[in-house]
Amino acid sequence: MNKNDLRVVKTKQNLHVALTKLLKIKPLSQIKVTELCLKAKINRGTFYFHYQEVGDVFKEFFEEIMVDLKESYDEPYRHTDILDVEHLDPKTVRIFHHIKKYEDFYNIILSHEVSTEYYYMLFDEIRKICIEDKNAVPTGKPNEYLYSYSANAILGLIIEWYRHDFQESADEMNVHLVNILNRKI
Amino acid sequence: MNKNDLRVVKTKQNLHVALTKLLKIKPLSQIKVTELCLKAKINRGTFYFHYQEVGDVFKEFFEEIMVDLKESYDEPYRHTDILDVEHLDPKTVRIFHHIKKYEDFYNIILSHEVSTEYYYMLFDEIRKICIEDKNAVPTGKPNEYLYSYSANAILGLIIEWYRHDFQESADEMNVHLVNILNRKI
DNA sequence: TATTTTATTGAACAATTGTACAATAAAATC
DNA sequence: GATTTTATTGTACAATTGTTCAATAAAATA
Repeated sequence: MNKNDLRVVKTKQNLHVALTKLLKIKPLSQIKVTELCLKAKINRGTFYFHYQEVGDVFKEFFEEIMVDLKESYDEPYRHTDILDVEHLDPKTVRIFHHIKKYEDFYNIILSHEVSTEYYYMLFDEIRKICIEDKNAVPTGKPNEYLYSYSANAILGLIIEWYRHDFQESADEMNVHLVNILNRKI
Repeated sequence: MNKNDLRVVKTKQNLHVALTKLLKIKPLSQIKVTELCLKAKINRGTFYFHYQEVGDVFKEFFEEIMVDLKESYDEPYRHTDILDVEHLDPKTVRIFHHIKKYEDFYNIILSHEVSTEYYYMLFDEIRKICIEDKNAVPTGKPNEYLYSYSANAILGLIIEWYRHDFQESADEMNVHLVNILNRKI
């Protein structure tokens, strides 16, 4: 199976478009393989040639979003006008803007009925950022546990945000984070 | 449907026993309804009268474990011999002993192929503990975000522990937590 | 352009799912 | 113990899943 073969590219593209359309109507867990293939106008056999379940197509999407998250940390940051970032590397707090940008996707990823796989993908990505961005994490000699602690703590904020239907702005979320980090534990 | 009806009790008991047996052979995601009913010697129709999917039976299990977690916080704590708990309420760190006790279950809950539902059940339970146990959380006026931050941070440690195949002892995990909490962020 | 490679198709298949319902058996209630 | 209630069973059914395979069509390569 050659990923660059035009036929493969077309098939995947069709599935991506079809899935996006279906996700606007119904939750991921309710989308059947048959249904997706019908909408994408590809054969069910072709689907099983590339994937195992509908979630795998969604996972491909999410991998692209994870690339965006990663890449967004290489650009200069332009949201420093509101925050007191004295004790905080601005890079850290860009996560919330990214989440807001892909709000629709994170509503799926954080919903109850999906596999934990997506959560772990997000966790690993944020964890990597914590490792690279030393200021995102308490000082002192770091270890595996500290990184997982810090990364998942931020994810805790995101879960709470999700439960508030992402009503707060990304900048307000930054304020929450700064407030928490400025306490002495 | 009367939960106390002996027939119901028997049916559920049979399903519980059957699921426990099957979980020793294969992951939760691979256990079919048909298979479970065959093992439990109950009719498939009966299954669908009580549940929607195999995961629902597992969820019943997990609810019992959540009760144990909750209850364990009402008993006196007996593991204070190793730790310096000067800056830490001993209650907080009892979570790791509970996890170790039900290691087999948490291996399932934290695995990649299951629904996030179980993760959220655990999150909510630890979050409640954080609310009740003020010392588990940084000082200052608390809010929803702080509790979610703290609860999920502890879950971050548990995820890391899970990825280490729970090799560390519960007391060693307590040391990790104390080390992290004693830093100034 | 001709040839080779291979992704896609369509069709068939058994297995599983999810639902429905009347008949039955087991428990609760009197 | 007799009656009522209802959980369970067996059966049937359509829909979906997951797999297989030869035929085909589309792309890559020479």
